[in-house]
Amino acid sequence: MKKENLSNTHNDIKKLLKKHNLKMTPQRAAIYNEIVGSKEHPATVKIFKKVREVFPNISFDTVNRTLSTFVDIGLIKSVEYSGESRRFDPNTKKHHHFICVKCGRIIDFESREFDNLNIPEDIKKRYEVLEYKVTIEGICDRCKK
Amino acid sequence: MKKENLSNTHNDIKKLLKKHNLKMTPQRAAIYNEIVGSKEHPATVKIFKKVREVFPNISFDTVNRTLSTFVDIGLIKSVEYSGESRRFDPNTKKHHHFICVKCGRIIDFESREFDNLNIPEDIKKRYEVLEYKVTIEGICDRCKK
DNA sequence: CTACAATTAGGAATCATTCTTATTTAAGAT
DNA sequence: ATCTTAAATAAGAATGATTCCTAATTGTAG
Ligand SMILES: [Mn+2]
Ligand SMILES: [Mn+2]
Ligand SMILES: [Zn+2]
Ligand SMILES: [Zn+2]
Repeated sequence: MKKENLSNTHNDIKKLLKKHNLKMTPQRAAIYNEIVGSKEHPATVKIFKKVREVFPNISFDTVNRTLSTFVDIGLIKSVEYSGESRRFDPNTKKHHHFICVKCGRIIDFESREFDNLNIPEDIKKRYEVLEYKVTIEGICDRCKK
Repeated sequence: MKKENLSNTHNDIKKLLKKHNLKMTPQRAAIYNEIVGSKEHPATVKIFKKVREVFPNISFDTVNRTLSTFVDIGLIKSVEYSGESRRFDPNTKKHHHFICVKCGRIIDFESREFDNLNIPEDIKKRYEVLEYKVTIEGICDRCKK
């Protein structure tokens, strides 16, 4: 196994940070490592607890602020769902969400159709469209019992 | 002008409350009157301030709890957008939202196409779908300067 | 009118997020 | 390797939204 394989993600994030005049720090690396593989769209507190296992002194603020920074530079995304804490998504490719109204689980799904909707003309004319997504609400398999 | 016209909304909400074994109260009527015509998807605090002009002693808790009750019985809807306070929508007909990422304005729009999307088969198979909507993010006319 | 259960006001508590400040650190320059 | 300096961090306070608690009030059935 080559050395590069072990430091790939580290170099990737470092490059992106540099592009935005931000420094690479061990805290940022640890936070990135924690979220990059996750599929559950974790909230800050969840990431905080995990990172604490490696960095016993890291503060909640640092984790939360770092996640906001990552969103700002496009490394991750923030998932919209009101009434709860912010949740984060390492998957920045276009995709859509099924949200369980019982347990709050957020599940990714893909759809060619949904990826290519025709934004209404009057919306495109009046506003600047950045992105769009389809959100399905319902009850997940686990909660259906 | 007939008497029924003046008490129509009052009777409507009373009927719906009764169906859910809830009592009609002056506070609930005032809160309903405040949100029913609004197009701005107001947050609790906005509704609270308005209702206070009529009911100087009403508590924030009552307004907030009542709005939750209204959502529960389907009188209004809660609008999803994380990182901010809950916002409410008196429009329960199927429609979609444009959200301005700069000022947080939430704007309704209609689309026959968006109202009739084909939910992916594997989603329908695995989960119980209750509803779905398209959310467009972008920059509104005001914020474009 | 009376009794009972639901609803409310007010304040405390909780939870997420942001701010403040002193200290530490990353990274470019020597 | 050391110095320099702006950026980043830890810790705790502050803020904001929401929920909880409890005693008092109110709506409605009988
Ligand atoms: Mn996702
Ligand atoms: Mn709406
Ligand atoms: Zn579920
Ligand atoms: Zn705007």
